[in-house]
Amino acid sequence: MIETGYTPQSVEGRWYQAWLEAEAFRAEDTSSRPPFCIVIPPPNVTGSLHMGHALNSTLQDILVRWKRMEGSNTLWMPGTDHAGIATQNVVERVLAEKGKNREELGREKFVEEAKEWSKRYEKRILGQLKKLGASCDWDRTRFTFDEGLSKAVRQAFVRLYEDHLIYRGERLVNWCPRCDTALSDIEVQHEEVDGRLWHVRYVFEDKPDEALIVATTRPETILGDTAVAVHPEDERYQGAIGRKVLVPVVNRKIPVIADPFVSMEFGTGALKITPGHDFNDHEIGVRHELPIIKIFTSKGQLSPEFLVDNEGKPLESERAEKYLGEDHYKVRKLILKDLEELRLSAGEEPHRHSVGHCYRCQTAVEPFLTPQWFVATKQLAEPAIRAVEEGRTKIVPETWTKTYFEWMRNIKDWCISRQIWWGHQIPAWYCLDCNKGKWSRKGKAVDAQRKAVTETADGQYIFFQDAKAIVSLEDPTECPKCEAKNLVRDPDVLDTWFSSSLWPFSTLGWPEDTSALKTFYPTSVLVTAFDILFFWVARMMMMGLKFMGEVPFREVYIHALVRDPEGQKMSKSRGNVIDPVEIIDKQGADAFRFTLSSIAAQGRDIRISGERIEGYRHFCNKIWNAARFCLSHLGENPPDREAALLAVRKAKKGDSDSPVRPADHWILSCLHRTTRTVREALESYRFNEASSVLYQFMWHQFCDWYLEETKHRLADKKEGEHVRALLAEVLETSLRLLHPFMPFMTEELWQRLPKPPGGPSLLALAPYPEVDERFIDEEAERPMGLLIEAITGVRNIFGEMDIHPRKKFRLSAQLRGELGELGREVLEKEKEFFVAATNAEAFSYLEPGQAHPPVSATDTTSWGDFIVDLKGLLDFGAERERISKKLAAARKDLEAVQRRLDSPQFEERAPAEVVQETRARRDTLVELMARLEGNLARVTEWEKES
RNA sequence: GGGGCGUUAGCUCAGCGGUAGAGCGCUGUCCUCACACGGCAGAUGUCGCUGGUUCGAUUCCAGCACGCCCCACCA
Repeated sequence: MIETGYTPQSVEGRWYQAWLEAEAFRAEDTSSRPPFCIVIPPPNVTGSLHMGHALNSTLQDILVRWKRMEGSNTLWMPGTDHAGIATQNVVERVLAEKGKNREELGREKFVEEAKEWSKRYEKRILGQLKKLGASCDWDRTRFTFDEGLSKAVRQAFVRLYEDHLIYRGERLVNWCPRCDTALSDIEVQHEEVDGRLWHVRYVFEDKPDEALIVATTRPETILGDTAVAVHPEDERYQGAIGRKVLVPVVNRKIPVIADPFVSMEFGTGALKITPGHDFNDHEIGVRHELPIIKIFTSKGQLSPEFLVDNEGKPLESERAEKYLGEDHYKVRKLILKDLEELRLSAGEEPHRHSVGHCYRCQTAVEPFLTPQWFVATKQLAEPAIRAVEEGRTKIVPETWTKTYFEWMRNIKDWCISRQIWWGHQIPAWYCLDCNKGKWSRKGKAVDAQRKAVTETADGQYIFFQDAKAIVSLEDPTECPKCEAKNLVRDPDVLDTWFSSSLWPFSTLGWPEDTSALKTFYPTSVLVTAFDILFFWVARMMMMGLKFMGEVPFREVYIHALVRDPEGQKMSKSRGNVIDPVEIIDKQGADAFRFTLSSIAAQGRDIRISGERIEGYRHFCNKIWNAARFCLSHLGENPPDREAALLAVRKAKKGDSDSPVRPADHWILSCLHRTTRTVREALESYRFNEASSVLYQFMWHQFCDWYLEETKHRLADKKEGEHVRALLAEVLETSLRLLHPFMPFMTEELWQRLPKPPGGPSLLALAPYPEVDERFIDEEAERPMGLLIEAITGVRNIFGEMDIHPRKKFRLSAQLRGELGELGREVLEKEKEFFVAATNAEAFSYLEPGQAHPPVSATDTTSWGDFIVDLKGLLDFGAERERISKKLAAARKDLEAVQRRLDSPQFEERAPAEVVQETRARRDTLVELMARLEGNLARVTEWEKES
């Protein structure tokens, strides 16, 4: 026997295994069925399933399960991302716990260690997706760092290089001193912080008692200044331009230059120029051919190289020497103190400004001058822009297209090299022989002495931008130019997002020309949150078009970010993390999925609360119990649903022999209307609407009314079979409708239904319900509507007057008009239900004009009066209040309607239909009010008489 | 500086030119044989403000206020 309450724990485990065994999620590489394909946004291997994954995966799974039931050759391609910096950080932390670090482990061993980790954690995150019900084709699972995908990366890199779309150059890039690597521009998160603006005196070389006052937020960079700039039209500084000032502490002689970039309004109007450590300064430096002095090491410590003058000759400064090797925050402190002592500080003020932080470790990033690899994006972006303009890829909701265009049209070259170990090592080699005598860079002074390939103290090589790289598909064994075997591979690895950008085709077998590619590329839709629109979506567009000549996906559905109930980002430090795995264990995957679907429509972020999930757990229980009710009546043999449906369609008015009742027409109309809405909603990614109509239908139409209506019919010999068939029809169809949203419970219940032989063995493989328009019929729904109106009205009398619902009473109906005639038919056909639902002891009709039984309560509906005779036990005051309330509501409505009708141009300009409706409504309200007033008067009269 | 989003019932949010909706919460009542994870009934909104378009605006347009986000990054 089926349990009285739904316990997800005892159901969910079973079915996932059954689906796997039946290979229900398998997609065919070649098939005559229409393809449908989604590639999963690969979660980071090190990650644990969080709310974002849960939402993202649920939405994908709903689409995929729906399409699979529709009969498409459906592929949901799973996999994980090796997540370069993030994983390296985690693995390093683990090593640190064991008292080790990556340097002592060495590159090869470290990478092996990280691979181990990835393997272990991949299982965890994929296992969690399975718990959620994700119906991926697991046999195809890929990893951005697996052999095949590494091949794709290599191919892509080489081809882009050969097409001059990848180049190497020494640029000022964003650098994370903690991760010790370059970052791309979008990996830097800018945040406003409260800082200070220090004013510092730069004395003139020729007149030490005069000084330029410069404002800076980063006094430590003073050590790298190679000029001071003022605006060319700034009257205050006309005499200064061309003269020299001394950099405080180190006394480097630097020129005062004029550049229009400088704002005369900000600070003192004099800007110190540190071309080695600031993006704007760097540009000015290039414009004026200033020397570039790097004062920090890659780890943010003061480097010994900074003690040079503008000609590159060594400088001496005792004060500055003591900063050597110090972290730049420490240097700031020290230099501020020294400025004070040297009487070179000229005040400070609070200053709010934005500072870039590493998106992986939140450390403040530094602009850092290093040789790096870049993708030239302008050319790649162009077709990606066009594809969206032309609608070859559609972004939903559309508002994001603007953001996409905005970014794509202003795209900057993409720094793809990272100075870490975990990732695809760049396939570039340098011939030590060829590059031996070569000098690097045109640069001035400081840099002029540098070799193109420089060996560092610890035996590593630095390859500057003039070093000639050998880039090839196969690892070269000798230099193609000089045939020397003295080759060294570039130590850098590629940005993780480089491999992710190939995901939609690399996972399908590219660069091989596979049948999977032919079948599934372009994929159908990409489902993702907006936070990786630039990181991932935009880049997949560029790479897909470049290598496949076609967009990677026809549609992009962008959903919101998940927040906690207070709208805060969920984070461990805030302690507000709702763990999806915990929810699944406690509330069940189905309730959780339904919750996510129901809130999916919200704008930029969605909040999730425990109460909401609990509400949908109750919904699961409701369905469970409705099914329990049906099952208890259904027995072993499948009823003849086709016959019952035919009977409903063929039912004729006045055929008293027919088992068909108004409720049957009504529920089938509702069912098919719901089906239609769900399908339309899914087509346009309106998940919340689909959930909402399913909820309304199951609970408030099927359970509240139809199940109740069938109760008295099931025992009937003549009707029982018909009703059972319809219950089976509606329940089974509902389960299929609901399956993509709550796969586990629906499968469990579906399996328990008596099934005709020869059908699918799993609900997951059953067809999705079709809309049969013949059943959607407002006319056929109306009779049940009248009945519901009457029942609710009568119940209202009891509810409002605080009469115990078990109180015996006689009920009579006084019908009127055309609707009354229709209503009378319904009442006749649904008499037992009407009586049971209102709890009346006896029911009879009053002829028109016949007096109401004295001292009774009346509910006036659109089609007649329903009179509750409590044999005089009426609370006059309560009844008057009840009627007055309705009267007031009707009056308010009437006023609004009348106002509209009174406005002079309404009849002239409004559509005839609207005018007619409005008039009809006025008439109805007028009549209703008259009757209510009549009821009121009657009560008053009775009160007087009593 | 540029761009975007939001402002609707106590809370969280749907709706978006023609009678204001849901869930949760709340009030009353009922352990009626599927479900108390339930039934029944009920209360609650100048749909942020000001103008405009329209016969009609919560819905479209403009401005304003408040809140939020993204991008650019004047030291």
